[in-house]
This record gives sequence, C-alpha cells and structure tokens, in this order.
Amino acid sequence: MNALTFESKPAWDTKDWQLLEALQQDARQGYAELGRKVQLSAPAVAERVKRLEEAGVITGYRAAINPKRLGYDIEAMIRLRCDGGTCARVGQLVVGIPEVLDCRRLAGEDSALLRVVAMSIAHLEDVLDRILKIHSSISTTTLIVLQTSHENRPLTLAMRNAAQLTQER
Amino acid sequence: MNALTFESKPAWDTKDWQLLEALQQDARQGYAELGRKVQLSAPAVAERVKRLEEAGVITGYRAAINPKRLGYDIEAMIRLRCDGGTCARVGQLVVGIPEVLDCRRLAGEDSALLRVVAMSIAHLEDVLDRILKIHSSISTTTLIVLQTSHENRPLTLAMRNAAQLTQER
DNA sequence: GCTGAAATATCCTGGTG
DNA sequence: CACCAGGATATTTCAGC
Repeated sequence: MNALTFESKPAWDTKDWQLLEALQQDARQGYAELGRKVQLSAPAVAERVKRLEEAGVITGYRAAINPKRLGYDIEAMIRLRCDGGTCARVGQLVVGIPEVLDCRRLAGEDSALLRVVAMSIAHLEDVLDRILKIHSSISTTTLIVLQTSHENRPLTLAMRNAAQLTQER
Repeated sequence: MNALTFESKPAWDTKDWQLLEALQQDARQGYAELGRKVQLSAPAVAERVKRLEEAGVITGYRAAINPKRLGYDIEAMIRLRCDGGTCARVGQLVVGIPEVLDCRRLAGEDSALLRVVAMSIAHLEDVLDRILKIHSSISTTTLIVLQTSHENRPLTLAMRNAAQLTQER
C-alpha cells in the first residue's frame, strides 16, 4: 500500500479540466466541437462529461441572464446580522422573496449576505422591508453594486496548478 | 402619439419569460423540448431565443461547477476598503488572482466585495496576501461562507409581476 | 409562426489497443 | 479500461407558405 493507493482515483486530468473550462465558457457547444478543442473523439468527450456530471463536479447548465436588460436596474448586497436561531434558517426565511438571488450564511462579522435585484429604489425599499419583516432580530446594511467587474469567473487548470504549489511549499 | 407609442417594443411576453425560466434551469435542452414546454414550434423557439441573445438578455450559457468537488473546500467573501483611485480599478487589479471568482465595486460602507475560493486555510491566507499586496491602502474583512442556501436564483415572470405591483401602488 | 426537408449532432453498439 | 468507428435516431436549420 503506497502513496498511489490513495491516488487510485486519478482525480481529473488535463483533458477533464479543459472540458470544464470550455463548458464554463459555453455550455451549449456540442461534443464534436469540444472534442476538437481537447483533441478527443465525440464519444470520449461524452463519457468524460457524464463522469463529471455524476461526480457532482458539473451541477447543471444555466443560461446567464443580464437583469438590467429585463428592467432590474439595481443590484445590491445586503449584509445581515441576526440571532443564532434566525441565522440558521436564513435560507428558508428568504426563499419567499424572489428578488433575493443569492443567500449565504457566514462566519464572521456578518451573519449572512444576500444579493438582491430591484427595478427601482422604491422596489429595493420594498424588498428590504420584506427582509426586515422576517424577524425583529434582523438588522441590515445595504450596499449598492456600482459595477460587477467579474462574475462567476471559471475555475481553471492554471488556478489548480498554482494552488498545488501553495500546498507544497 | 399615445402611451402605447412608448410601449411599441412590447418588451417580452409570457412565452419569452417561460423560455428564460426554462433556460435558466437547464441550458442544454433542445428547441424541440423547449417548444413543448411553451407550446411553440422549434423554429419559433429558436427565433425567440436568438432575439433574447441579441438583445443582451441572455449573455451566455455556462456549466455550473461545484468547487468543493474539485478540492476547493473553502469559500469566502472578502470586504475591501481602499482609497478612491484603487477602488475604481479593483476589477483590473484582481484579474490576476484567479481564486477571485466575483468582484463588485460597491457604494456604501465597503468599497468592494470579492468572492474567493481556496483549497485550504493556508491557501486562503495566500490569496489574502496577494490581495493585500495590490496596494497599501487596501484593508480587508474576510468572512467564511458556512452555507450557500441560494445561488443565482432564476429571474421569473412571477417576480416581474410582483415588481409591477410595487411600482404601481 | 407553422410545416417539411436537408444538414448536423447525438447516442448506442461493437471493436481495438 | 479507455478510446475510436459506424449506423440509427433525434435535433437544428432553412425553405416556402
């Protein structure tokens, strides 16, 4: 039983990572085109992608929407502070507020962080009121997003390699 | 010249929204299947989707990845405070740090907010150091993500209708 | 926006190193 | 065990209406 025993699952090789990168950039390209990019046949690509899906690495394929073009001109991050019991259930508590696009529970100064969209300042106020109405222990800090310079940047092989170096030094 | 003049672009109708919802849930389904869901023929679906793409409503199709399954066990939000000139260029300044997945410039208590991933606490420390090295005026608050209860929740027609009510009351 | 045909892509089976 | 090759099936795309 040597070190390789623990590495019996060779994790993901370079081609898997290339497929991940390509699919993060454009999820609708066909297996044939992906195969051209990673130098593999279409069925081989299909098999690898299926493995990545089954392993839970790829969790789905989603269309990216620009909320501004649908009239949601305002995006804001809302920092939440609340008591323990309320925090623990933040997810359930905001599920009824569709303007809340992201919801994360945090360890640190803030209990949770929400990302919300709104069509106007009046609408944002309305959303904030609905959040505050959840529980009296909640207090919020609202920060308007001026610009989103990066969003959902793809995980890349280059990044993984750099991380390896950090681990090893 | 009546009110309808300004509404000459009928914005997006119910079927467009249904297509958007379907594509946010699964970007890989074919036009035929989409057509079945919204009660339209495949070519009609293709044309609407193309219009949504050209209007910038749909900005792309991306595979959703679970960073944990690739060894990135840690996710953190980093609040940034820095001087005006530095803030204005946050996007460019962090572009060289691939662990920074999201970067938003904010109006309010914090100047910017980053979402980062890391493989370990040591790796997170390394990322933080690289961020601090950008400029001496930067100070940070790091918040570890305990749980992501919602991420990129889809924009829905129901939501749009509710917002309309807010505007009108 | 619908129908029908041509081109293309996907999926499945089998075969090879 | 992973990859490639081929044919059956389904999908996209472009005509014409």
